[in-house]
Amino acid sequence: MAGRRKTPIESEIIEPQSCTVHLRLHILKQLPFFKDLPDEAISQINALFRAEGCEAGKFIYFAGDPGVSLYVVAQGKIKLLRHAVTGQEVVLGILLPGEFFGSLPVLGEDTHPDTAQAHTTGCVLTITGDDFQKILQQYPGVSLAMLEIVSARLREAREIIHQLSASSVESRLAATLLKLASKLGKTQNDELLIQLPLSRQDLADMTGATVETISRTMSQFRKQKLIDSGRRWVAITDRDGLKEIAGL
Amino acid sequence: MAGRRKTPIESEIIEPQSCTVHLRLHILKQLPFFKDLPDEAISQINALFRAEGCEAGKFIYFAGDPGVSLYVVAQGKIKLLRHAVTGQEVVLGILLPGEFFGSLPVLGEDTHPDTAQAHTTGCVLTITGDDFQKILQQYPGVSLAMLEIVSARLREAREIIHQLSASSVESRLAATLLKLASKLGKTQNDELLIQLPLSRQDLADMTGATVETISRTMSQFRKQKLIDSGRRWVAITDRDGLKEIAGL
DNA sequence: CGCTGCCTTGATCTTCTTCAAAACGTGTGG
DNA sequence: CCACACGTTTTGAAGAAGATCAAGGCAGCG
Repeated sequence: MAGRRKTPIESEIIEPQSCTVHLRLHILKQLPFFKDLPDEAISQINALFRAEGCEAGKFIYFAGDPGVSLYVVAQGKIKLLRHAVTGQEVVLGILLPGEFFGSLPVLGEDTHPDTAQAHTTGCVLTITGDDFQKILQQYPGVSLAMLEIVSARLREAREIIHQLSASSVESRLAATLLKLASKLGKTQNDELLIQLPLSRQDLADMTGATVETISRTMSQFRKQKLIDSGRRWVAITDRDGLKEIAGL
Repeated sequence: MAGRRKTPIESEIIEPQSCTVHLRLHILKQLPFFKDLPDEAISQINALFRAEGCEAGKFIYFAGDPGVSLYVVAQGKIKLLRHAVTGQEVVLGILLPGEFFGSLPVLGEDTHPDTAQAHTTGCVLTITGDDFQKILQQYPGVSLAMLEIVSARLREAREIIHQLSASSVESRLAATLLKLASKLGKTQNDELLIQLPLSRQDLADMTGATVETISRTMSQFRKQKLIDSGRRWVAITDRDGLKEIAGL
């Protein structure tokens, strides 16, 4: 039977500084924008990156900070967000190992447009704007790969704009859960568990609603047997049902 | 005194097919991603583009259409939008001459994620995905320039997400008007006129509100002497006042 | 004129927020 | 192992913002 249980999320045990050289190479090699480069290029590029451990909750940078670095997630999950004047937070995305964030003078940015926070304990790799510029000049394919990724993110952002403009909290929450599940869901006895500690507050910040409204909607979803959830975790039990509510 | 007057917008008189070779070269040359290329490269690239005239209201493509072309606005204004299941529309942006839109297999897209419509009569230039791919390979600087532009659009989109999640219709409308004014505003006896026929419906679609709410808010702004407006036009009279409402 | 499409305004209803309080889970220290 | 404390979640009731429904007004155009 379904129903609230203890948290089923397997927490990654990580010592903040555990970014071994081996892991770094592995991460860099499989980055979408480096994956076509030969091994020796990767090692050369690796030397330009600096590792930085970060505990859950740590802010990596704040919106408005002068931004001259690019970051790559090596371990853990990073949350991109913006603060509103009201103190409210808006979550713009959650990044997994292998994804990049930050900003670059190359991209016409001189300060970070949003805040980055470690959502779970992990480790990020940093490169300076100047060094990255060198890579771009040396390997033209890299900028094309980045273009692809940024385009995908733009499409994603527009999808969210569409939802925020035209859908109810109910649909938005359903869509958000489905998106999270497809990104970091793990099948676990008939359910699709979202492998990420996720509070109601987080979901509220992702959907542009309040904690209370999210809690109510989640309770309703639970009654409808669409999801299963507890303290800081969610699992999807009826994917099609949620899709229906999300508006396909 | 201020107050409603006849439409002060100067309509561009354009014969749909008036895209002369001279104009095409001029447009292409000043495109942000071609501007560093030598003249002979531009003429060579020009040969790959096809011109297409479009009357106001004409749909250039619909969301979901298989997308294998990139477009560049030569004359007029193009509106990017999405339809909601409810029939509601969401405007994602308005593009001026020199801006590009559409999608490309290169960018990981195989169907258009949104609809493009001529907002005023104008002319667009088209290039096939394959041909554009050739340009990218031949001139690596182009993909870097495109990366810059797409990054800027992503930032813009995230800004809108932030607003939709955390601000009232009042702030959103103020911010939208300011953005439009900075993009296509013209100073005209003490006012900043937005050079674009703009209905209440358009503004509603841009801010995620209804026509009625926009109309009410505009009336309020007019009473507060922040703007001046009439049938399908708007001018800003108190920029700082609007900025205040937009939340700086 | 009188039509057609855009804009405005009012009244009512729905959705979501806000405020408030209670219940539950988890980790901690006895 | 238990009990307590804290942060998270839940639920209720009241209120506000905006949507919806419904009329009427005004500009531009044949």
